[in-house]
Amino acid sequence: MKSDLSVRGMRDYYPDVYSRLQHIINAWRKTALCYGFEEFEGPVIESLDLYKIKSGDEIIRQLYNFTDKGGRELALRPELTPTLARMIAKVQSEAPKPIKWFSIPRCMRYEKPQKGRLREFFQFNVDIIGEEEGLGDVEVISVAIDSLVALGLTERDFVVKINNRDFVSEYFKSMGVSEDISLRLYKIIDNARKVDEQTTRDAIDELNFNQAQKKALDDYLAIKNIQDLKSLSYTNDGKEALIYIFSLLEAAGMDDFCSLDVAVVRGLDYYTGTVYEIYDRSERMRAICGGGRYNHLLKEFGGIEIPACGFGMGDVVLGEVLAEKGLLPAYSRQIDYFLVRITEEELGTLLKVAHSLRQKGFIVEHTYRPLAVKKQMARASKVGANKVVIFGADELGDGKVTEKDMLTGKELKKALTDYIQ
RNA sequence: GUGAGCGUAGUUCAAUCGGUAGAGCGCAAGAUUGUGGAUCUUGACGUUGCGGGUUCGAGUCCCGUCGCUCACCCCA
Repeated sequence: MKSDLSVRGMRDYYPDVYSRLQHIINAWRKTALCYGFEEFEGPVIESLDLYKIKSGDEIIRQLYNFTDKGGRELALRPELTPTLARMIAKVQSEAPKPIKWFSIPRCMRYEKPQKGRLREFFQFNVDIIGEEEGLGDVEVISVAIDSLVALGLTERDFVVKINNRDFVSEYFKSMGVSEDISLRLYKIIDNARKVDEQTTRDAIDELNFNQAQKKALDDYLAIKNIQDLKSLSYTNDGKEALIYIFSLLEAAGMDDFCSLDVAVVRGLDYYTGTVYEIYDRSERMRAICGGGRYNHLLKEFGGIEIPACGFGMGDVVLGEVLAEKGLLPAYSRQIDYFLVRITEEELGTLLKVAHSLRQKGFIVEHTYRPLAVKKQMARASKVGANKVVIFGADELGDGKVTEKDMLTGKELKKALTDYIQ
């Protein structure tokens, strides 16, 4: 192998790979648009400070940053939310609420590449700004669901696991658990799906809960569905919100895709209400999508408190899920007409027909060099041409050409004027 | 950032106890000259990721390095 100048973790989208990416992106865009979301885009490069606001200095280890020729500290965007927040801050006072925006940014993260995680990826972002918890959250979740359905997935393939941050934090607080211990508990609960039961049990034991706290935790973990939640004697605003959200999901016909999962707790640092993650039912992969409500986040960027919710869905895990289920379309070129000439005498006529057909919107190709007819036919076959039109002196003398259907192999004579009008 | 496995033609892979590299696919040319997908024939392409060491001799063993993959950390 010769020297490879490609950059680590960056992706080369060869035509077949790119067509599969486009397949995913098209489904995302189409779905968001039909819910009335407006598409926007931001810069690929942002100031490094923008990312420090939310995450502090340690974020630098996980993103691409550099100093430009003017001495500015910059970063390649690792996500879109800070950009969205920055842009919203400038227009939020005059923009009619709610603001419904979506974007499909190309993002970069300085991480060690592994399954489901690359340094470069596309992420479908859908957000509603200026609307309190309720139907907006359900609509955003519906966009996520419908975009997956548009790609051929069904309720048997994936599940939206929903929880509520307020419900969890208030519940733990009522157990008499400190904020500190709560954070450790979140991690343990989140990790539970990856490790065996005993490991989880041991980790919980280390927290030294008293009998009442253990009971409360067991009760919490025993909540497996919305019915369990409803019958729970304990209540708080988060619980009521969850019940309300599920009633709306049912009304919208989305409930088959959704389930309450009290183990969905990670990424809770800035979420304030409804939170969710979408998983392949096999659960053998990372989350396909994650999102929720973040009512205080925009204040950190723009200084004004404004409620918001949204999700991010990457192309990497989703692409793996679709590939595993055979839902990515096989790649093939689509050529409507491949024009073949017997000799260079017919080249002029061929070019005129080519142009005319292209004006009508057909995809037309021909060889550049005057190859043997056999070679031209082989080429037509290889590029997947539906029809071949042969330009030869014999037929052209009568103002005709031969059109061959490459699937059936049948040929028929057609008038030149059928192509040029 | 930590750990494990793997790096052989464009690609997928093979090469016994260390004995100086091979196949399929693909690509190119051809099988009497206005017709493709099949078959057949022929051909091109490798300093075995890179550097060093052990050895008479290394694709094979050892060290380093880079890269890929997977897991951990992290996941905005």
